[in-house]
Amino acid sequence: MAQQLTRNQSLVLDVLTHAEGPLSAYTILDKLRDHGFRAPLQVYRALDKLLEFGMIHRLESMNSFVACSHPDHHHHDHGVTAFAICEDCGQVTEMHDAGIEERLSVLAGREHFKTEKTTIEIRGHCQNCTSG
Amino acid sequence: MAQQLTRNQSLVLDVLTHAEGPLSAYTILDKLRDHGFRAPLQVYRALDKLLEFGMIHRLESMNSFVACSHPDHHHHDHGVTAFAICEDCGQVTEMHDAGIEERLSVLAGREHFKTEKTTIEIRGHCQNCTSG
DNA sequence: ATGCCACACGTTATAGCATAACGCAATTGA
DNA sequence: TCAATTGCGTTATGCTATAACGTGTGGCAT
Repeated sequence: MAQQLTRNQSLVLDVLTHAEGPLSAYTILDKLRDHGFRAPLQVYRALDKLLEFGMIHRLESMNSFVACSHPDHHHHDHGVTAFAICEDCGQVTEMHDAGIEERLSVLAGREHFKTEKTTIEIRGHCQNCTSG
Repeated sequence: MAQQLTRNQSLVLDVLTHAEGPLSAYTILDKLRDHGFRAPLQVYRALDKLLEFGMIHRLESMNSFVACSHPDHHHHDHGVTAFAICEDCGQVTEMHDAGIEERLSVLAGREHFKTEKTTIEIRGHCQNCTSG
């Protein structure tokens, strides 16, 4: 069941997995120069696949990427994800909630809108950075 | 109460108001060349102000901007907005729902996260483009 | 009036994000 | 074997956004 990754895909996933927070494609590129990466496309192609496999997420509001925090069950099997993004430390928390999905589904249905992909991103300050 | 706009701000808002769907900053720039616009910053500065005034919205998932569909009450007085974006025709529907706000508030609270700004964008297909 | 300040503006340059288009190599499967 | 698919590498290009500088104007306290 576990997706067999190519070398490039593994390298990119590895960088994201070990990162503190979200990374831009170009930051990933820089981190992989020693491994032979030379061009943005090498990163973007790997990112596209990893997104497709559900192993990483794209944060639209900051043009960057994070490893999925639920590495166990891939392949889209978790529904809508909401991200809490701390603007101070950059940390990202992944959240799931059936109530939200339900509510969004109702909203979309009311407009006869067929949902393909839902993005929920909350910018703000995490507990650590608030208390400090 | 109505915000007094500068010439540039008015021009940009006007373009967005009369547009079919969301526009990128550079598309706006092109549409305003005849009015003396020559550089991206002229557009971005106006956009920043209009966002601040709550007169337009930024769609993070497509790096573009739309006029707010509730021109009456500006100044942030409407809460979280969810956008339904049709990938076929580009049309954007603005939706508000107290239930969603409530649910997101609970989620954030659970993580002791202080929310500053919330982005909800649903990509998919609108009624027209689905039926056809 | 003078001087100061805040703000919008215009311009040039640059930084950051993403994809088009080409060709090559390896794999798969009819 | 041959064609189709997929990943890869490279070059070039396009799109999105901001930095940094200077100008002009209007308000306003002195």
